Amino acid sequence: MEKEKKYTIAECRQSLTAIKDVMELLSGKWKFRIIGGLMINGKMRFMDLLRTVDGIAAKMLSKELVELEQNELLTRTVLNTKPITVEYELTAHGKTLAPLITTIASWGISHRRFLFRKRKPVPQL
Amino acid sequence: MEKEKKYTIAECRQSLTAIKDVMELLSGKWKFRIIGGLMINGKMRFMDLLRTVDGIAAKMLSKELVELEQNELLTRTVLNTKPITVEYELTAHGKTLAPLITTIASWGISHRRFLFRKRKPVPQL
DNA sequence: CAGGATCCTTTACGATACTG
DNA sequence: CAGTATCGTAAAGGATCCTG
Repeated sequence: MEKEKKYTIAECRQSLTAIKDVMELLSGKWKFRIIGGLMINGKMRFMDLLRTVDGIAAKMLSKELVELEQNELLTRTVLNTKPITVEYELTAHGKTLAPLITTIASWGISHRRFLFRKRKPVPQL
Repeated sequence: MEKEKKYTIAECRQSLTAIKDVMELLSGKWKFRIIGGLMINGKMRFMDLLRTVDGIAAKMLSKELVELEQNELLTRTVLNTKPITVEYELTAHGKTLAPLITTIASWGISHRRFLFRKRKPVPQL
């Protein structure tokens, strides 16, 4: 009874573009780590992020934060302290990434198990 | 009534590793295009892929296919034809990527709409 | 046809030093 | 503290040519 779902050319192209958008925005070594940190901890200052996302250099963190802010995934707030401090926080839109992250993580977990069962070498934790 | 979901350190680390795995496997310019093509068309020969995934060079296609095969997302079958032909097809495991792809694509679509509503410049289709 | 070899360009990322 | 500037390396990707 089930009809196989078919896709129009337009739908395919739209999806491919959307995937490309997401990849350009979120791929690289740090984006998910930054977003993940903010999801768990809420508001964080630059230094907090620098410590939490370990291994990242200030220059990279700064660059990544700008990109994320331009895409309105997070807000940047400069506080009136003696040496200034800046707080970063996910926007409501940024929080909509949660299901995406969950989906990716759970496929990744099952993929790792899959390779393990096949006795394939798997990158270290 | 709802309790907020909490995560242990171990769960976080596992998720981060899983996301890193997925990104290493699927990021780059071509992987999703290749997998998408195979999802829609089923079995495809090297040349079919070269034409479908437009813009890709033979060298890149070849390299990407090897990686995907090593991860058992697809199978490679050499046929007994005069000039040999090779067929690629998603494995059952490869097909489990479908929900992941759908999730990414739909977040991407709504993100693009979000930026558009805000009158932010958006990359061309 | 499928794909490897070679060479080249571009982008991502890292280390260190510096400034308001 | 929150960055920027400068410089350097490594990895991704592209173009072209070659072969069983």
